[in-house]
Parts: sequence; C-alpha cells; structure tokens
Amino acid sequence: MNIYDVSKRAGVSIATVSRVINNSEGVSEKTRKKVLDAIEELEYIPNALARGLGINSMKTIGIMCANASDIYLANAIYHLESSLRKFGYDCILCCTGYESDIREKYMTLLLSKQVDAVILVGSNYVEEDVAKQEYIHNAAKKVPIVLVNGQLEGENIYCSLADDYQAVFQLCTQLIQKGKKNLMFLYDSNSFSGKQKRQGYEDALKNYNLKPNQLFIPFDEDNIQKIKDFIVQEVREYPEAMICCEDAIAVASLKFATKVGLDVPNQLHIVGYNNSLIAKCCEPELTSIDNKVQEVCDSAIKMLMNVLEGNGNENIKVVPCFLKQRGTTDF
Amino acid sequence: MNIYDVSKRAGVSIATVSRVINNSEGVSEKTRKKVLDAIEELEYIPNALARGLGINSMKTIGIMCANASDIYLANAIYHLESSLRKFGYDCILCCTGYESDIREKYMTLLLSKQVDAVILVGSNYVEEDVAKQEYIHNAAKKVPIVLVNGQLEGENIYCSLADDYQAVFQLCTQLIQKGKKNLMFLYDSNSFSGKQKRQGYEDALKNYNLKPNQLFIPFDEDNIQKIKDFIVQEVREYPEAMICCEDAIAVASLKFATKVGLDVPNQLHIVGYNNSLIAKCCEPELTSIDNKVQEVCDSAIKMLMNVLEGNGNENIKVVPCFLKQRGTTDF
DNA sequence: TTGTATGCGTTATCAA
DNA sequence: TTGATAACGCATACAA
Repeated sequence: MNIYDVSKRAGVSIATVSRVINNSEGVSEKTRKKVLDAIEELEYIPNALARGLGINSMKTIGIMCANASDIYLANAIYHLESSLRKFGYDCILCCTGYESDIREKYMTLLLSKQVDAVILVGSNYVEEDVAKQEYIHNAAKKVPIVLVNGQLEGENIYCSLADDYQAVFQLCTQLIQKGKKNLMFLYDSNSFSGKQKRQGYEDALKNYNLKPNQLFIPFDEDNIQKIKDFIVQEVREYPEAMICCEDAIAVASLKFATKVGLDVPNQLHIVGYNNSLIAKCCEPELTSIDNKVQEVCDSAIKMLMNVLEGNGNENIKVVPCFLKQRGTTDF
Repeated sequence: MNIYDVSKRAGVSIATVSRVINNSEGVSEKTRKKVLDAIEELEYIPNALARGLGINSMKTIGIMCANASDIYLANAIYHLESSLRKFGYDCILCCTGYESDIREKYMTLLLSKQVDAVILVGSNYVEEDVAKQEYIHNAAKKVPIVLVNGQLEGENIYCSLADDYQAVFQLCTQLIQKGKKNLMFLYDSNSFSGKQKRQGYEDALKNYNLKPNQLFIPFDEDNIQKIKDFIVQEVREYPEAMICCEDAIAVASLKFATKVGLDVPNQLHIVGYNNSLIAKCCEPELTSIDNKVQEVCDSAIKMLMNVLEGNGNENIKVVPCFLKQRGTTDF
C-alpha cells in the first residue's frame, strides 16, 4: 500500500496525491476530494521513512537520560514529550546509564536515525573529565544538542537549567539569619547540579564564617532504609538543619530524626529537593526546593524550536527555583 | 556524507561498503580494512532511514502510555526500553492521555513511522466500550500489538500482565482468616486491572458472607492531601483493614489513621499496591502488593521477540504478584 | 570476491 | 492545475 496505489485508485498522478497529503496548494477541490476518498477507502497511511529520506527530517527528537524510572527524570521526559508533541515532533527515548562510551553509542544510534536534535536530560551529562564530553561536541556538529539541567559551552549546544546555586544559597542564608548555626548538607552526587547546590551551601556559610558540615551519601535514592542507617551511623553531633540534595535523602533524614528522638521541625529543620511526590508522603510532610521541571523543560523546547526554525539567538536559560514550605521547617 | 563518499574514499563499490557495514561475509580482510578505514576517516554514520526504507524495518518499537510521569508507568517504560535495547530495538515514546480518539492518532503516527510493533502500557488501554478499541484491532492487522497489564483478545494481540485478581483475593482471604471482618477497599480507577483487583476483593468477601465496603477516590495520586481529606470525610465507621489499589491511596489512608487516632497496624491494617518508592517513605512503611513490573515487562518483550522472529506461540502471560510486608500490617 | 543496477516510498523540480 | 521523473541513501539480486 503506497502512494501509487492511491494514485491509481483516484485516477491521478502520485505528485497530486503527494500534494493532497501535504496540504499543498494548487489542487482543485474536485481532485482533492477524489484523492481523499481513495485514501480513506484504502486506509492508506503515508510512509514517514520515505518522506524523511526525501526531505531529510523525521520530525523526531532524540532524548537521552540516565534512567527513566527516576522520579525527576520521568517527570522531565513527560514534559519534554508533551511539549515536543505540540510542535509536531515525537521522540526516541534512550536510557543510557552513566558510562560515557555507552552514551556515545546511543548518540551515534540517534544520529543514524536522523533525529533533528538530541536532548540530554539530567546534569550527569556534564562530566568532570572534558574528554568524556567530546561525543557531545561532535554530535553538535550535525544537530542541535540541548542540555536539560546541565551547562556546557559549545557551538550548537543549548542549555536550560534550574538555578540550584541560588536556591540553596538563599535557603541557607535565610536559615542562618533565623539563628540556625549548624547547617548540614547531605548529597549523593557530584553532577553539575550537585556541585551547584553544594557551592550555594558553602558560599552562604562562608558569608557568616560558619564551618561547613557535609555528608556524602553513597547509596542511590531507592535505598531509603540504607540511607537512614548510614545517617544514624555517621551523624553523632546533631545539626539544627539538614539540607538534602534529594527528597529521598530528606525522607531518610526524617526517619533518622525519629530514630534518635529529634523533634522536627522544633529541634531540627529538614529540607528536600525536587518537591516530588514523596515529599508529600511522610509525616510531617517535607519542605522541599521545587526545581521547576516543567518550566525548565518548556524553555528547553522553546529554545530548540527557535533554533530549528532558524531563529536561534539565546543558548542558555536559567529558571529560578521555589521553596515549598511544609511541615519539616518552621521559619 | 553517504555510502558513495565512503566507496570513493575506499576505492570500492557501494555494494562492498554495504557488505562491510552489515558484516556480511564474502569480503576479503584487505578490502574490509580499507572500507573500515574510510568510514573512520570520514566519520561516516549510516542512514538508518534509507536502510529502513529498503528492508522495511526500522528496528523500532512504539510505546504508548497514558502518562510517563506516573511512577508505575515510568518504571515500566524503563524496563521495556532496557529490554528492547538488548534485542537491538529502540523505542518511540508516546504519552497519549486517556482519550481514545487521540490515542488512535498516536497509533497512526507510529504506524506511519514504520514501527515494527506497538506496546500499550497500562490497563487503561482496555476500555469498557469495545468500539473504542477498534483502532487497536486495526493496528494489529499491520504490526503485533502488545498490552502490558491489560488483557484483550484478538489476532496479533499479545498480553503480559500481573495477576491482580489473585493478589487481592489471597490477601483478603488471609486477612479474614486472621479474624478481620471489616475490610475496606479503596480504588480510583475502573481500568482493567482496577476491576480485577476489585473482583478479587469481592469474591474473597463473598466466600465468607461478608459485606463489601468500597470507596471510590475521585482524585489522582498526586493529591495525597485531598485524598486524605476525602477519606476523613467519607469514612465514619472505622474498618479493620484498608486495601488500596495504589500506594498513594494507602499513604493517604495512613494519614487518615493518624488524623483520627487509629493505631497502625494494631487497630488498622493498611495495604498499598505497586510496592513503589513511596511505600518506603512513610512511617510505618507500607505493606504493599508488588505487581512485578520488571517481570511483566520482560515477558512482554520476550513474547514480542518470539513473534517478530516468527516463533509466536503464546499470546498471554500472567505473572503472580507478591505481598511485601512492612509496618502497616501485622499478620 | 567484487561491481552494476534496481527498488524501497516519498518530495520536488520542471514541463505540459 | 496536473504529470513525468529525478533525487534521497541504502540493500540486494544478479552478473562478472
């Protein structure tokens, strides 16, 4: 079933059928109707591959993320997909994990499928080792690359990210001004955004000559029980506030507080990050920094669409975060 | 940059280049090396579109789900993608929402992109109104259709699902045998799996001549606070156990218990569904029915691969669930 | 072992 | 307003 079958059925040439399919002008109403009828009768569906081969665009965007089951990333993917759809694009999803040579293979795969652009979701795509990002720069020679929540300079590379530095800096400053002195920072990642958060924490404390107190959590967010046990074991001197780079760590911190008998929020303030569903599942519910996934994704797509339409001017967009106060703080 | 450029560079014909790319035999080592070198130097990436057009397969599977940000669906998508990847397929993701005419459009879109099969994730693709499923049967005439957690009879339609009926039936039977009489069932969906769960509940109670006590929750799982308020308002006579069709509803039930002063698990047992991350976030942690997403997804892909390779024999696979006991029950 | 020529299903250019 | 035909980049049957 192809355009020839339709053309025969309608008694016109394939060029005319193509014109009707693409809503080109210069087709008489009568002919158009004949063609549309034939399409209907034959239940003809155009072959997007052949079309893509001709016009050299599949109207498809590649999306790479480390792990699509992560709550934050899943949300991002959802918003990206919806937003792309509005512009007539759909997406090929790749869960790449964290190894850069594997990521490079996925990138090649996407390019071979002639995607119009590639979106890298999550700040873990920004690596310490610059050599591990070479594949990104290479890909950018062929199609626009968009980083969601990462920052990377380069020709044809675009970034949309939350202002994690400011968010943590402001939060800590506020807590200090309310009289809290011993602020603890708990983190599980040295990704780009992880470092931004940490820097915000450190700078805020430095402003008040306070000593930083940081704890690296060597488990992933699914292991709330393990994280809790780890905190119980590591934290002997109780802080006045625990700033966590993930809601899951904040939940574990809350369990730690319960375990050691600290009253939250009176004796201990706890702040999570992402303002995800799990922030609303504990008791008291988590105060959490909302890093505005949807806004970040929307502006990523907006930037990308500008580029694809040739109006590319900006190449970075920073979205402010928002502190959602709930029961684990009181200030 | 195409196969002709490579052939010129290597001083061979395009047929030979094609053979090298596809690892076909009958190419001398010397020639093969020449070609590989040329590919390397030119940084040539084959065009999968052109290839797909010729052999009529893009090695791509379409995945449709209502909402990729839902924890359960996000997990399923993650496992499906990983599993497909192992077989050399990648996937186009479509978040379709719940309206069947929009879903039909997505299906057409996927077919136009020449996907090799379509996977429908989530039991909401099985509709009350059979007419709303016609587009699935039509699509099945062209490519295999796989339902994940849904059941639908039809030519070229395959199903992999969790045994939700048995899971709830067994759980309720067990609770009754432990002396619980007033079991309450809370649900928010009349999807296929929703009905299976409900039927399991009703049948278990019927076996012991107990009167069912069901509450429909008219909010989605993000609104834990609203769900809790609704439960507080609706439930006057306190049950001995609350069986919930979603972990989020179970979390809300736990908050309800706290609010009205019921001790969990001594006065009230609570059981969630999905055994998701949020089950571990509350205190006490949720007992939850694990519906084995990964197994369900893996067997879906296994079935599909058999079909695509022409060994299609089975067309349905039912995976047993597993009760993960935690702090909200004690039996 | 290698090369030539054709087809895959479109779009687009040009001519009618 | 319509039609014939050449691309698009590759795989493959067939010939050499």
